Amino acid sequence: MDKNLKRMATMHRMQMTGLELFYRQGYYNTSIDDILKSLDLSKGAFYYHFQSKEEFFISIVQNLVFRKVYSMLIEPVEGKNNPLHAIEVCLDDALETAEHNHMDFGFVLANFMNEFNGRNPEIMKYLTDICKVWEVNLVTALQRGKTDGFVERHIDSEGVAAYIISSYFGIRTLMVGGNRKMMRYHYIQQLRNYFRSLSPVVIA
Amino acid sequence: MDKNLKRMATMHRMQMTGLELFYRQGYYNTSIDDILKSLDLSKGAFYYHFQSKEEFFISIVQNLVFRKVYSMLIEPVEGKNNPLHAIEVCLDDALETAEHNHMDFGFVLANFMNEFNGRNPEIMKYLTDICKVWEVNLVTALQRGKTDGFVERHIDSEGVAAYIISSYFGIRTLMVGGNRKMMRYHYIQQLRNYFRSLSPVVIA
DNA sequence: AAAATAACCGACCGCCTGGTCGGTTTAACG
DNA sequence: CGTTAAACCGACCAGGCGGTCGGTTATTTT
Repeated sequence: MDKNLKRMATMHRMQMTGLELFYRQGYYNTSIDDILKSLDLSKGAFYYHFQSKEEFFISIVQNLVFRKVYSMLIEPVEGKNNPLHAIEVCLDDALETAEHNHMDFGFVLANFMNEFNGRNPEIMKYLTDICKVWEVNLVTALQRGKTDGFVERHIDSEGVAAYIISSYFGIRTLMVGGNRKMMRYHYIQQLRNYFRSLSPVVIA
Repeated sequence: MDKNLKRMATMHRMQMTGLELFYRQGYYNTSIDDILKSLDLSKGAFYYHFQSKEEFFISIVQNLVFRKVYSMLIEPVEGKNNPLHAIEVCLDDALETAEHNHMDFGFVLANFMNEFNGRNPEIMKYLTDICKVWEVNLVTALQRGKTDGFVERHIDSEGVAAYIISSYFGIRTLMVGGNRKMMRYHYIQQLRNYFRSLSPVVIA
């Protein structure tokens, strides 16, 4: 029983460090030895717990990336009244983590999608699936926003959701090579601009 | 004299094939032998013309990527009257190439920025520089649009430019794993939505 | 205490990588 | 022609890669 705990602990440690290095250096550019070195573990330990580098990565995507995307980008929007406002706050929070150069998991996702695109269809599927979950939840929130009077009725929710995700993925790519704080400010400002065009016109 | 021509031709051939493969498989995941194999050339030929893999890549960025970004994303906006409309048409054209799965160079740029971020500062600089040229030209176009009455005067041109580039980078990341044609349509539709919020209010 | 098994070690393998270098082919020129 | 240099060849190298495996240590179980 205690063994099972140790097993879980070690695997989790490996996955955390693995994600950190895969994120920073890329999957193909990070060797298993890199990960093991910063953990003071050996090849034997790795292949005792995981079948291959690929299976290891997939376990990271499902256990860490998916959960984090869900808790950071999906859940915070789910319950709220005004979806546009909730989305704005949520993305601003995510960009705050990004501003301090920590992993924000939306970017982790976008990064990996770029790396595996056309190179590993299986892994790609896991990533696009997460993306789709996010998209579907945005669409749901937007639709509910329509019935609640927070969102203009004739807008195309799928299009808006795709555009929101796009702009977020993109700003994260841009942020890496510039003034992060200013870019975050710019982004939220323009997102608000955009959202204004989706709000019902207030009849004075 | 003829020698010089041959030299240029071979180097260009290498650069074209190199870009194609780096784009499809990633820089770190593409070996020099990969490139040489599809060119029927040898290691000797490669290292006769280029000093290293890195220098080779930089020459590709400067000679091919930069020029193409300029001719496809910057020039088409430069001369036009209505900048918002010109940008829309330009990005739609770029997404058309993307829809048919060809290289659109905005995406090439975003892709490489993701791959080299935090891994190779020197290469990163070349890439962010291209990005900045694009951004500056967008800002210029937007400012001119203000004086010409096509763009609302109090908008933040820098913010808008960043947001446009962001959304474009992002949609290209999303396009790889979905219905390309529909995503292009969605994107342009929402871009137009966004641009409406930047246009001067028409007094009926 | 002994047996069993989970957890881990690290030398080793075959393969591929970026890069080198002595040699060969090709083509311009006197 | 012959000379000369540019263009190209391909065997080779050291190092790193993902992955294997026979062995050792730590922890339960009996």
